Amino acid sequence: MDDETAPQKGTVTQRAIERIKAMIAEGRLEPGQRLPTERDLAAQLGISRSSMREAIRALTVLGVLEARHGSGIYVTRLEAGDLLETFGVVADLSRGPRLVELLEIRRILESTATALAAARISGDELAEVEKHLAAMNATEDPEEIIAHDLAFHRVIAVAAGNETMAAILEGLSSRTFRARVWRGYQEEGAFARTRREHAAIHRALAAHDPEAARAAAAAHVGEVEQWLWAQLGPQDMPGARGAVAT
Amino acid sequence: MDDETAPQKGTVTQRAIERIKAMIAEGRLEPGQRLPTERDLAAQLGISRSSMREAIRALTVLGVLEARHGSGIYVTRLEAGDLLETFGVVADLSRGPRLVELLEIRRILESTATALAAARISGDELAEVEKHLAAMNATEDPEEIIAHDLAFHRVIAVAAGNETMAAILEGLSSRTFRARVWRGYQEEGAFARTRREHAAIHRALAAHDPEAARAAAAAHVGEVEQWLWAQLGPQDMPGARGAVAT
DNA sequence: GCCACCTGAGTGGTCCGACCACTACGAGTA
DNA sequence: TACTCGTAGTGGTCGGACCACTCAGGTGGC
Repeated sequence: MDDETAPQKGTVTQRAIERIKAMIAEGRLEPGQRLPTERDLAAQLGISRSSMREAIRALTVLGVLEARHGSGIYVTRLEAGDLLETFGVVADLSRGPRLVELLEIRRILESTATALAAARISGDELAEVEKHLAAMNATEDPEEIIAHDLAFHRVIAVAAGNETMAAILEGLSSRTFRARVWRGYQEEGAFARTRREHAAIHRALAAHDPEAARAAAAAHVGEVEQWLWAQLGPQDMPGARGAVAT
Repeated sequence: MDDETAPQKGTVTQRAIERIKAMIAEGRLEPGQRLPTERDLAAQLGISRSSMREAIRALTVLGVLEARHGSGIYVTRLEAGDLLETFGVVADLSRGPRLVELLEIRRILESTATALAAARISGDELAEVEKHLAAMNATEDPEEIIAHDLAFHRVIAVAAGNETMAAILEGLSSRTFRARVWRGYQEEGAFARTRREHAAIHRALAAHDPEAARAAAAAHVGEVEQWLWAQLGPQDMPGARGAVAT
C-alpha cells in the first residue's frame, strides 16, 4: 500500500534514502563504488543539497555509505560488520529487563557458534584462541582483560563460519555494554569462575567436541545472565528511578 | 584515553549524535520525552541547525528519536521493535552467501524461540496461532499468505517471552526479504510442504512439547536454507570452509 | 452553556548560497 | 626520475529564508 510508484509519500529526505537503498539493492551501485558528488546527487533527484546530505548521513550511520572528506562518498563493502555496527547502539541504550533479553540471545547464539567452531576450528585459529586465553590470564588490568575476552569469543565466532553471526555477537559484546554489565559482575570475584569457564570452552574446542562446547558456552553466558537477573530482581538498577512494571 | 575529552574528535554532527545518545544512556532523556526544538538544541551544543538536523536524522533512522512535523522531536519508547527496525536493512541489502548466513541465524533463534513458546504459550496465544494458520491455508494470494506466515511466527516469538528476539526475527523475516527469497521457493511447489511444516509446529505447541517444537521449527527454516544454498551453489561458491551437516 | 470553527504562534521540513577543511592529482622543479 | 607544491574538487559547516504542519486558545454560532 505504502509502496513506491506513488508520486510522493513521506519526506523528501526519506524518499532519497529509499532511492539510494534501492539503487544498491538492485545492483546499480556496487560495494566499494564511488557515488556522484552530493551536489550532483541532489540535482539528479531534484532535491536540495541539504536534504541529500541528511539522506547520506542516515545511510552513513546505518553502515551502508561512507563519506570521505575531500574525496567522495562510497558504498561500504556491505559486509556483516559494516551493517551490524548499529547493533551496538541497541546494546548501549538497553536497560533493565532488556539487558537480560540481550544476554539470552547471546547465550543462544554463542553456544551454537561455539559448538560449530568445535567441529570446524583450524589449528591456527585454535592457537589464536589460546593466545588470547593466556593473555587474559596474565594480566589484572580490567581493560586488557575485556579486550582479550572479546577477541577470544570473536575468534570462536569467526571459526564457526558465519560472519554475520560473529558481527551480531560482537555487537552484543560491545565495549560499553560489557563494561556496564561486567563492572559489577567482576567486582564480586567472578574472575576465577570466568577463567575456569574459558578454560572449559577451550578444552572442548581442542577436543573438537561440539556438545561439550555448546554446554560450556551456554553456562559461561548463563552465569552472567543469572547474576544480572538477580541484580534487577529485588531493586532496580541505580540511576534509574523506580522499577517500571510496564 | 582514546579521545582528548576536551577539543574535538570527529565531525561536528558526529559529536552531536554522541551527545544526544549519551544523554539518553545516562537517563537525562527519558523514553517518550520531548526534546527542545532543533534551533534550541543547535544553540545548546553551539552548532548550526543544519548539522543538528543531520544528527537528529541519524538518530531517527536508528529508531532512537522520532520527529513529528509541527509538533516536536521525541525520544521513542526505546523498545526492541523501535531500535531493531534497522535490522531489516541488513536483510534487504544482503545477497548471496550472506542470505544463507541470515537464514542460519534465523533457524537457530526461531527453533529456540519455538521451543520456549511450546513451554510457555497461553491459550489465547495458541488460538491466535491457529487463526493465522487457518487464514494461511484458506487463501492462494501470495501476499496474504506471507502476511499471515509472518504473523504466525511473530505470535510464537512473542509467546517465547523475549521481545528483543521477536524483533530480531521480525527483521530477519521482513517483507522484502521474504518476498525475495520465497518467490522462487514457493514457485517450486513448496506450498504443501510449508503447510505440513506449519501444522507440525502448531501440533508441538499445542502439545507443549519443546523438543518437538524445536525440531519442527529448525526443519521449517532449514528447508528454505537448503533450497537457497542449492540456488547459489553452482554459481558462486566462495571461500567458505567445507560443508558440515548440522 | 456548549460545541464547532478559525486563527496564529511555534515547530519540523526544505531550500539556497556562501565559505571552510581536506584530498587527490598533476604541473613544475631539482 | 623523484619530489614538491599548487590547485581544482570534494565533503563539512554555517546562517538565513521560507514552506507545511500541529495544536492550543479564542471566537463565533447554536
